[in-house]
Amino acid sequence: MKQRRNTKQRQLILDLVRSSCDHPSADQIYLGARAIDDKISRGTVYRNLNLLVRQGELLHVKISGADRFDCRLGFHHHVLCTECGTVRDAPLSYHGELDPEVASKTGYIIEKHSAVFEGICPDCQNKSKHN
Amino acid sequence: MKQRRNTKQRQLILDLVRSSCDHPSADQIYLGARAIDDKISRGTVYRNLNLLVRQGELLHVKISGADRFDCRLGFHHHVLCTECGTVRDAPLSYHGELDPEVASKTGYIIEKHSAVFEGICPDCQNKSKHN
DNA sequence: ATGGGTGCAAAGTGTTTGCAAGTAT
DNA sequence: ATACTTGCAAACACTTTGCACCCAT
Repeated sequence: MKQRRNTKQRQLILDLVRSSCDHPSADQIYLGARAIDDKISRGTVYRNLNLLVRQGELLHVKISGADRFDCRLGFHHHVLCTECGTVRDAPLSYHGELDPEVASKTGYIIEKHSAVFEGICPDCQNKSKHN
Repeated sequence: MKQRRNTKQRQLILDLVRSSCDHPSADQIYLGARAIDDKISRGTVYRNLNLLVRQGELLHVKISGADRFDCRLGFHHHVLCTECGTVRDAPLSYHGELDPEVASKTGYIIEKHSAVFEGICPDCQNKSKHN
């Protein structure tokens, strides 16, 4: 069983994800961390993000290209703005009954599902009006 | 307005995706194409897949890492086996009423949503029994 | 002191692109 | 003949990894 240490880098990364509500990509977290600790390396950021996900302290969200990270645990869905690429949580409850439904129809053991809504956020709607 | 030509490469790629039911990744399509035309290049495969998606002849499915392509048009959901990575269509209807619901709650203009169910397929369940 | 963690840079994936030559129209 | 397409290789974007040094325990 591996020990886990508290390094300031790891704490910094966790704090950054927890304080951002926009599901940052690994690179955005790296840049944010870099602004505070100008020695921290990309390798450390990626390693720690993966570690924190494995330990259940963060959620890994795969949406449109780069991996993103989410401090909100538990099942929930996301809304992606196809214009600016930002991601926010969807104000919907989790329809857990769909999991056994799909399981019985397919023979799979279903663990969970996740939905991504795609559209244009209010900001981008305003921007395109002014063009 | 760009013309579109019928090249044998493009036709081959389209045929391959249409004849595969497992949502192949670009690289799987490349390998399949390569087995038939041993001169075709990765660049051509990627270019044509993107073109065919832009023209609405294929669907782009972003699941777990690599981009995948789907010849089934129209909104539908997917089931991913987290063990072997295969993807199949989910036997569920599209709940279109969720789109305006999310739209009114968030102010986004929602175009669509897509759900991915994660679990273990029957094949992989059997394999793990025998270990 | 010990072994997990870090910074760095190199190596891996998966995808896109510039260019000269090829080909469908 | 024209200009869209191809094959090739180099370039990209994102992520992982090997290694020597460092530091939390």
